[in-house]
Amino acid sequence: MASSGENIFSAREAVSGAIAAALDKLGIGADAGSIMLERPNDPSHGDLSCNIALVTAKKIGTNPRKLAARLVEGLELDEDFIDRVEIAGPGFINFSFSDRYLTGQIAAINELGDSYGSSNLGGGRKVQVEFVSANPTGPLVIVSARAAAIGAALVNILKKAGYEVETEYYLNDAGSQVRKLGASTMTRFRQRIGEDVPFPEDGYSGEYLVDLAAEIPEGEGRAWLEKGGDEAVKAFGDYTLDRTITWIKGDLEGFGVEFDAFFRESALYVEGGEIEDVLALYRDRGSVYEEEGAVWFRSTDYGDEKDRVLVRSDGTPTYFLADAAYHLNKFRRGFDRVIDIFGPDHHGHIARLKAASAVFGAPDDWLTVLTVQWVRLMEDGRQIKMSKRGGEFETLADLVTDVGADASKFFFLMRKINAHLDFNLTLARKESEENPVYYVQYAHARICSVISYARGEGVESPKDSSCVELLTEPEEMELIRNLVIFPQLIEGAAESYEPHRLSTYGQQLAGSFHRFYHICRIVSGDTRLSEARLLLAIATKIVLSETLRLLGISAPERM
RNA sequence: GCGCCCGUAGCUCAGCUGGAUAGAGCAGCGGACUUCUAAUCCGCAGGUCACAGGUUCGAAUCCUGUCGGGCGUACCA
Repeated sequence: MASSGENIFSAREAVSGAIAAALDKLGIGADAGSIMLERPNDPSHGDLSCNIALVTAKKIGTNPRKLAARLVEGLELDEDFIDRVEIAGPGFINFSFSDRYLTGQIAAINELGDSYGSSNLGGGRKVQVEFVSANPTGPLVIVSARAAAIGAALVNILKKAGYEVETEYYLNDAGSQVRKLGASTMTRFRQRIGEDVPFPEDGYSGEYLVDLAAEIPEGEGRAWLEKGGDEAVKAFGDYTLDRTITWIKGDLEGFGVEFDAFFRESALYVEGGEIEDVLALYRDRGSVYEEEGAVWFRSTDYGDEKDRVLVRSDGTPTYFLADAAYHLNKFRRGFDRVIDIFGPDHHGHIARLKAASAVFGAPDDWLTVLTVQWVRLMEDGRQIKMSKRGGEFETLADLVTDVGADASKFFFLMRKINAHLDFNLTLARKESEENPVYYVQYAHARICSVISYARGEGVESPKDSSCVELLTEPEEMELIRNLVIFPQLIEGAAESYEPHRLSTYGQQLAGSFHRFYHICRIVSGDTRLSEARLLLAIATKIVLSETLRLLGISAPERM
């Protein structure tokens, strides 16, 4: 019987193959891609639905139902897989999996274990996912938490789908924002030692800099001040960066999100670094020109709406130049594909970044930019303003303390990334027990509990899995159907970069398990039936814990 | 002004790349534990998919326009 990953798909492939053959018999040349098999919403419409008759009928001058009838007549299907074929509605051809096929998948899943759902869709291609990348000017805030949850889940999914993935955090440790940060800390330090100095108008006014300045050994701080001017600002800036980067790493660790690499913007500015290279390369390609003393990039040649400045008239490089250089660096590292996850305030960069990449020869689909939309934090019905400069914000660390990493991750991953999100803190705190994440985790804990109970009662997984034929209840079949769609779900989530599909699925799967558990007693006097249900529970545990793992959420054994 | 994203139940959101009668959770109402975890299950109620056209066998989904919200539109980062 089914024992490898391929066999999980074989029913589906068998059906599309049979349809293609039947079309061929009728002399209708249909390209393979036009045969679509969908999973109907309504279970009475079977497990797979084909609309090919609807699509092609007009082309060959007949009506869809007639064409469907002729197609079905010519279908040769393996009855081990499909036991019912029906023409329905305007001309859909609906296929139902046989119970034998479905129950057979339980053994296949148990044999594959954690690798169930893995595929070779990616073919080992190298993908880099860059995310969070918030400026190191303070603790991470909520929108970064959302990006972290999404990025980490996407990475897990891509790996599962056969991509080789590296994660990276881009640290903007150069440029004027860092100067401001240094100046802000310096001012806080001077205020601390009793100097009456005004705080810079565009400085970072958050309390955390006061605290940070308080921790600077006084002698050291005074020594930095004596350097004077830019040197002093730089000394305070370096100190502050060191601390904020440590915070950021700690926050991410507390959230359970790891990065393979932290790439420092300052590394681009070294002698022989990509800043120089990208300018030279663009000059070679004739993509730059000088105007009013500044160096411009002709990004309009590549579809951007206006040209962009690379080097200001005062000779300093722009943020965009650094970004272009950074992407040249990524390109040279040999990634087949690069995914940047941006915050909502950076979506204007997409066109110019694509332009920048095109010049150094990156294919159109090399760079994908995903935009994570804002999170509005609501508390007691009012929106909390979030601004590092304004100083009032909810940090990622606060969120972890308030509602926990698992719950907040699940919350973020329930939504499409490009939709705005209202995070109701009051509700999340007060009703964290109502959070859907517990529903999914509880199903897992329940399974663990019942498995150990079964063992205590002497029910073990049988060597021979033929007992699964005893599974016939609707709740059993519904649960198996949900297990069977898992591999396809992974591929869909990987192709569309939509990790939220897994959280929806997790709820659906947990729901079908809870219903099964409620209706079907697992450990009963009927040993063979108990064994069969135990096998089903184990298969569910595998898929559920894998789903949670991909989402970056723990799968507790007891709750 | 121009560009991108969004508008689905009272609230927060799904809707599998154009399919059949648009689904969950929360909130509301009513039921189910002397038996494997009640953080569970079952039922009821809740909708002009912002609005108007268009494309076609078929539209919440694609196109155009309007309205509403967010973001961007720097020789800031």
